[in-house]
Amino acid sequence: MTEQTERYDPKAIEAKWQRVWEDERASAVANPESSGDPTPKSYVLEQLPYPSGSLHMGHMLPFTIGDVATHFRRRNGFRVLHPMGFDAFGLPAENAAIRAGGHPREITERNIEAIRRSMRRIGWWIDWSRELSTHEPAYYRWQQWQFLRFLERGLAYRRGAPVKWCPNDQTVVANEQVLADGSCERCGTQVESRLMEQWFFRITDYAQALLDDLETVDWPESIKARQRNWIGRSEGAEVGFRIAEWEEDVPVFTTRPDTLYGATFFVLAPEHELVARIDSEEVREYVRRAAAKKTAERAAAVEKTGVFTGLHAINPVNDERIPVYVADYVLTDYGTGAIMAVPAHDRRDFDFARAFDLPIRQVVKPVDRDVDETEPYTEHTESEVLVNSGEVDGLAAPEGGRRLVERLERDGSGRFAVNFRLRDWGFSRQRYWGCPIPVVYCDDCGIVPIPDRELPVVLPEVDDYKPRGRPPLAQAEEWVNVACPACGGPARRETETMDTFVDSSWYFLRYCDAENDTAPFDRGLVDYWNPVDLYIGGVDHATMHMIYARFWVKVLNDLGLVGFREPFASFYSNGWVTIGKTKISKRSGAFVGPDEFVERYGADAVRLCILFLGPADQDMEWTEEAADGMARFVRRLWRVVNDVAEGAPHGEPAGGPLARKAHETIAKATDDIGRRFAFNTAISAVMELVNELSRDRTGPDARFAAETAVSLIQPYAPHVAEELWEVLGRERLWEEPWPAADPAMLERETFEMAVLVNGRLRDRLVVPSSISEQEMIERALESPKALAHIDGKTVQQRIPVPGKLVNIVVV
RNA sequence: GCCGGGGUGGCGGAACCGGUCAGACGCGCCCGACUUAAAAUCGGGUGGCCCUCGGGCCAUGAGGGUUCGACUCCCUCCCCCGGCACCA
Repeated sequence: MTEQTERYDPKAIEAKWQRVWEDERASAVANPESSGDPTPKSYVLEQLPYPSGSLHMGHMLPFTIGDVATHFRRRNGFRVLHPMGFDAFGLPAENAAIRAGGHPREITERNIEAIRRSMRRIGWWIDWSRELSTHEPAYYRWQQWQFLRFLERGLAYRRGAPVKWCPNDQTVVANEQVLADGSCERCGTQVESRLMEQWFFRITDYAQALLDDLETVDWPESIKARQRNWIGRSEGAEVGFRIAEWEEDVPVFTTRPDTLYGATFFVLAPEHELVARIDSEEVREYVRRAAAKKTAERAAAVEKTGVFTGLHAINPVNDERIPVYVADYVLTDYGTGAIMAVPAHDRRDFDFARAFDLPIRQVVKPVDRDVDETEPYTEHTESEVLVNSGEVDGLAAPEGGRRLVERLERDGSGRFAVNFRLRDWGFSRQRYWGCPIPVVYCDDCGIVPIPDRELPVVLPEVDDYKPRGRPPLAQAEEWVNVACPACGGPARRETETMDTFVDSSWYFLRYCDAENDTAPFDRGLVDYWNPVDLYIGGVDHATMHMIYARFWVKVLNDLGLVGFREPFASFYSNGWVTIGKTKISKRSGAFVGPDEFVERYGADAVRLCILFLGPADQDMEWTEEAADGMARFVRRLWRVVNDVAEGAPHGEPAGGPLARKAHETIAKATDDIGRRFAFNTAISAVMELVNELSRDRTGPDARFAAETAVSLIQPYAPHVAEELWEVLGRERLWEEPWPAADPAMLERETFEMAVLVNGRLRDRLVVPSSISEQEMIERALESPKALAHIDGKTVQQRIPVPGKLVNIVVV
């Protein structure tokens, strides 16, 4: 390091370039001028951040990954959309307002301010001109508009449904406000299940499409698996059992129609609509007790409980009368809420039968042996045959099942059926801080949509955000009482608001046309940018948000509003960064976040560090040692490049080992970023190059190697890269195309050939790349070190691997 | 129970299609240089065991197998993390 070289000052450098880029509006991306624009596009997006207090370490990884991808794609000639916005509605701000006073809007907007400032300070390449926040009327106006389209199609509807009710707060609480033990997040009271009118989106209509189209997206298998789990498709049959005493059919869903002859009793869920009509004090008492139980308690129950109803059901395959029970091991919201019980072949039915001393009739057995009848036998393959099953006796179980359903279809008492675990999306919240649902209730007309021209229905001011048995919006009397848009008579506005998952189901569309005030977006623009080419975020949103958004887009596609059916063509699931417990907590007390690290190490070092910690799709721990190490690398890079700038000659590189190394590094880094998303190894490749460069700072290839290192590190550390680019006498690195490796420079005239004897390395020889396989073997057999291990033995095989090795097999 | 992902030095992790001593890069640690000293920086070392200093042997959760060759493929088992779950 020479005396003239300035000390590396990240703060000054980062501020300098951030100003330059801002002045030039460098990170803004224009929509294409015409549809014929040949520039390829790429849409890079991280999941919409929720503006809690300030930026935290959890944000660092996804946004930095997205940022590297943005720079990389940009410099590879893509028109890259990389926007930002905020998931501004939601409970935390509302709860903070209740707790500490203030308006949720003020709290939220203050947080957004702080986060935006932190994001700018880190230097993420974001098109801020498209910024949105979901709480702005300009945004939610179009959400209300879309809701009305759903409503017209019957895809949004209202019905009674069980909800979580907190008896202390006198309010419905969101599922996410209920802790694992069934208590209210805020007051600790056990929540109850209540039947209330709720708004739903008919997502179950799309269950099959949501499942099928997973095949068309490039997502990690684990995420797809979670969605498949969540959707929970199962094939079977729906079979009607007649209640003998009432002459009324009750359908059940079963995946095992082959066991129909084994049904020895019938069970209704306590919430089944039939149960309420049974005139029995014993049954009523059981239903009351079941309702009082927490869901978790019901699921965890070891002993089966239930009560006989006095009714009997008739099995349609054999007209057998079987007793009907009510038992809470049957769930009300799966299948039909009623089951045929086959204790011989179902663990739960078996347990119930044992407890209530009910008959157990085996109908399925392995072809070649008898089974232990003290346990339920649940196999169901071609090597199981049916017994005690009338006309299907002796058939393979699946085949027999098919025959039985076919017969029931002819009789009209059953059919093949597919059942899903997925349920309709209940999206109404009895809370204040959310998007108003644009309908009114009219005594004469019922539910009436607010006309499009009157949108947005703006969230009114209220004095008290705390729900007191009715949604907070109900307090805004003047706002609530309106004339019915249909008949002009008195009507009341909907006082519930939308789940914030609605807000995040279409924000990526709005970015494409963020200023539009005549429509949610222009179809041409959304069709240009979408689907998102790289969506980045955490696994925690793998089911809820990522299913809802997929559903939303499918509906919009059916409505002709967008021309695609999947929002996220590829998804990268980032790991979570935790902060190590070593020295950090000791030194700096309670909260340590990105701001503090940026202050201490500079944004570039923090960005590099976060990606160098390990593979970006794994969890990792931020430690002070790691950050120190990365700060050291950046300083080293700074020194070495400055030395090169002063001491190395200009002009064409000489093509020596350093130039070769530079080309190899280009190839490696390009592949690592572009194809593998292995950011950690791309950085280590550049480190290797810098290590070599530091040993030869003034040679003929040094300048080329330095330029290469700086150019390759730019997506990670854009500020110092830009400054060093200037030090090297060049300008505007951010506009520089991504370097390309010269294939000729990747080829070597010689290579180091390994000589293995029985698979063990014995020698290494430098041989010409053009060497033939025969020559490779000859050279290997000349190696004294190899011969020492061959001596006295018989050579059995000689295996040459071109460009790599020769393996001599001896015995 | 079903489904998904993992197990490599003191630590984070490399090794991409089965092919050159497995352990890149970094952290930590050790030795040395510079310094009155420290920091910073620079150079060297760093899986284990043995060694006549040439090298040899062992080693990627455990055990088998396929192969000329296995961290990589197959089988069995153990352990860890995550999702779904009285889902009929």
